[in-house]
Amino acid sequence: MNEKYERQMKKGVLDLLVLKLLEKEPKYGYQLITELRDKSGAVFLLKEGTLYPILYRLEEEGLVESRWSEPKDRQVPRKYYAMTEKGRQTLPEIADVWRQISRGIRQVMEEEEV
Amino acid sequence: MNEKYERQMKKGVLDLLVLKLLEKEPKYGYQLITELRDKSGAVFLLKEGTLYPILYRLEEEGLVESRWSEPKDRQVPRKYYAMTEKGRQTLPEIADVWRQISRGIRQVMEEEEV
DNA sequence: TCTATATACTTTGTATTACTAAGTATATTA
DNA sequence: TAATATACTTAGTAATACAAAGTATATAGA
Repeated sequence: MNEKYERQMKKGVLDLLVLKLLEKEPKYGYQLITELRDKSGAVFLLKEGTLYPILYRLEEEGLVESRWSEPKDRQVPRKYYAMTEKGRQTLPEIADVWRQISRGIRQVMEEEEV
Repeated sequence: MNEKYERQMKKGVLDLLVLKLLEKEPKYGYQLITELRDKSGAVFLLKEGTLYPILYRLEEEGLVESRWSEPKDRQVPRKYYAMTEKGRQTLPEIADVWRQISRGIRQVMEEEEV
C-alpha cells in the first residue's frame, strides 16, 4: 500500500475497531493486536506503541476500564480491558460517524462512474 | 456527528476526494468546496483554511498544477487546479488504499454480526 | 546451557493534517 | 450603503499513528 496515505486514512478508526472488539468480552492488549490483524485481513498491523496508547486514552475517557489478571500457573500478567457503560453508549455513535463518512466518500467516488 | 471522531476519521481521505474531483477537468478552490459539499451530502463541509492548504500540498507533490485565470468581464481571478500525469498515476493507488482500509474495517465491524 | 523468539506492557519523540481564526479583496444584492 | 457571497492566503493548534527503545517472562531450538 501507499504508506503515506495509508497512515493518514487509518486515523480515527482505530478507536472504533478496538471498542468493537471489546464489545463482547474483555481482552488484553496483545490479544487485540492479533485479532485486529487476523480479522482485518492484515490491513491493520498495529505495533504496541500504537495500540497501548489508544487503550490508555480510551480508559482516560471512561470508555473502557482495565484490571490486571492475577497470573495463574506461571503466566505472564495481562492487563484486561473491558467496556464501560459509557463505552457501550458511545460505540454506536462512533460507528455511525464512520458510516456517514464512508457513505459521503462513496458518493463522491462513484459520482459519474455509471 | 460526534465531532471529535469525525475530525480524525476524515484524515487522509480529503486528498483522495480532491484528486477525484479534478479527474475530469480543472477546477478552482471555491468550486471544489461547493462540489464536495453537494456530492457528499453535506458530510464534507470544508473551510477555505482546510482546502487550500491541501491544494498547495498536492501541487508541491506534483499531483496537480495551478494557473490563474485571466479574469474576463470583471470576474474575480480564480486559480485553477489541474491534474498532472503523476496525479493520474497516483489517484488509483490512493483509491486502492481507501478500498483496502474500508474493507478491513467492514470485516472487523461485521464480524459475528450474523 | 545458551540463544532466539514470542508474549506482554510502557514511554518518548516525531510527522502529518484537519481545523480555527484572522486577514485581504472583489462582485452582487438588499 | 451595508451585507453577503465569492475567492484566496496564512499562522497557529490539537490530535494521533507510528518508530524506536526499553523492561520482563516463557518457550523452543541448537
